[in-house]
Amino acid sequence: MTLKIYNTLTRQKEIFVPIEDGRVGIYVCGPTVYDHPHIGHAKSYVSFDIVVRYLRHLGYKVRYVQNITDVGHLTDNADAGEDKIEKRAKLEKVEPMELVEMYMRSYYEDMDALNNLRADISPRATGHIPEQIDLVSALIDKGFAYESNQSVYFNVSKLKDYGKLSGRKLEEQESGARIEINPEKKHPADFALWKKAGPEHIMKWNSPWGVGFPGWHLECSVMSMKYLGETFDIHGGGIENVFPHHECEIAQSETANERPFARYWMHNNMVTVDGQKMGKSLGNFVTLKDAFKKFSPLTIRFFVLNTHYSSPINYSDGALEAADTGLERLFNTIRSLRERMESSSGTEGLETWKAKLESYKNDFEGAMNEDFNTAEALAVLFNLSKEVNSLLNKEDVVSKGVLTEIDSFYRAYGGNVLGIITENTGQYDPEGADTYKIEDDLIKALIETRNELRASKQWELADKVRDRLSELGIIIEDKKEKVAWRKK
RNA sequence: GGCGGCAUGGCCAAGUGGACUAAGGCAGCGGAUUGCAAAUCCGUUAUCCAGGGUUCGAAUCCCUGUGCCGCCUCCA
Repeated sequence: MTLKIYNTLTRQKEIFVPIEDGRVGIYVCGPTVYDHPHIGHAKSYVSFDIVVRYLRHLGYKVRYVQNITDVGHLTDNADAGEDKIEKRAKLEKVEPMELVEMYMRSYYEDMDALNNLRADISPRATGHIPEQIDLVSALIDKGFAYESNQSVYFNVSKLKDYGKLSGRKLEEQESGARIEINPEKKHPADFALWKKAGPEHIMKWNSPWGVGFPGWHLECSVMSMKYLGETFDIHGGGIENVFPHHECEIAQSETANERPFARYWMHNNMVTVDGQKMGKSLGNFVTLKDAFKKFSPLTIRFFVLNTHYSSPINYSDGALEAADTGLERLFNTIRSLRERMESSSGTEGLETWKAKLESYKNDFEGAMNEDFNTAEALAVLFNLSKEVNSLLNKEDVVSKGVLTEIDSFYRAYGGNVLGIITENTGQYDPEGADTYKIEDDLIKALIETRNELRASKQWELADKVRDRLSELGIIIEDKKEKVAWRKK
């Protein structure tokens, strides 16, 4: 079985072959940290987290680079807007770097909650100004960039294959261009490499062309090449960045190096909210911090994984509630499994189950190998759970060996690869069991009382205890061997 | 105007030429289990937007139509 990846560059699914055997370099466009992350970030970064996790599962040594954009990303228009960071910093009356620090922390907080692994390198644009200046100089030297009024632009007319990623042709762009013609440019599609900074600018640096700041596209070229090499394996990002951002990255990098840039381009699709596109300018974006108030981060992760990364998803309370119930079902199995493990022993039936799990593994990996089909991979987990639940329902003794083997499977595939099952899955309070010690004892006391009522067939009173606990979010389950309880 | 994508059961969503007599989840219905529940299990609910074509064979390829959506301005 081999991994296949849909490559935007070639518009087809290709067998993945890394440049260096056993190693993978991947660069994913990170956030511009001028606001709290929203559910669009969740889809994007969960998707690429899965890519990294699965590549590691396959045994690759992965170097995952995801940048933090902290300068150069303009509002409105790639050449004429305000710097997003500066604009927001002025609004909040803080230093730009203070703002960056604040939202960067917010970003990591939410990504950690979603159980996304941290990137191996998280380079910041402001930390790579000299490298960016060098790249601009190199492009000027090669005759593909020109200085104009202390700004520098890339001359797209000189590049014959400009547009190869997005499938656009320069001639077609001219008629429909909505950008106002910038008189500094030779061609309307030329993009800024370096921008002259006026006196009002806070973030600015000296350069051979005067005081200025880097163009947005520049940082990704520079930082990916610095940490992954001039040609590297995978470049990922949101589909809305195919043009112009990624197209420009390719133009800059390949012109400077005279060799291919990223080999596989992966693009995740967008999130809509109640059927409408979610955009910062539309003001309908849902921050993760708000979403987390209603739904657990793992529910959101599960919701994202239920659809292929290249398909759009629609965020709505109803959809998230459905996802929540579905995930709970999976968790119920893990809970039952782990409870049963505590009281079991022996290794009877282990060989049979090893064979079964081998088959599930093949199904799971088969799904993931087809361009990271997480929806199908999840279906495999649900199928397994059905079989496990049946096993646990039978009165027969199930050996510890079998239960442990199944648990290992969930840890490996539901845990390490998909990141939805954790060490604590199935526990009544994953956050901190000891802080609920008294509550725990009180519940146990109530359950004991209720058991006595049941023994004397006082059903009404027994049910009342159960109903009251249910109202408080404690679910009682009368099982054959014992009475179990959990937090809803 | 240019480029690209999507249309699968009540909802969400895999599948993109032959083991599809179409995964999986949510919701519903019937049953098992239970003192009643909960949890779980079993059964049940589709011929794949419409029309035409290619093929021995199509949800899957081609054409036409309809309807959505994205990009071409910042956005993950």
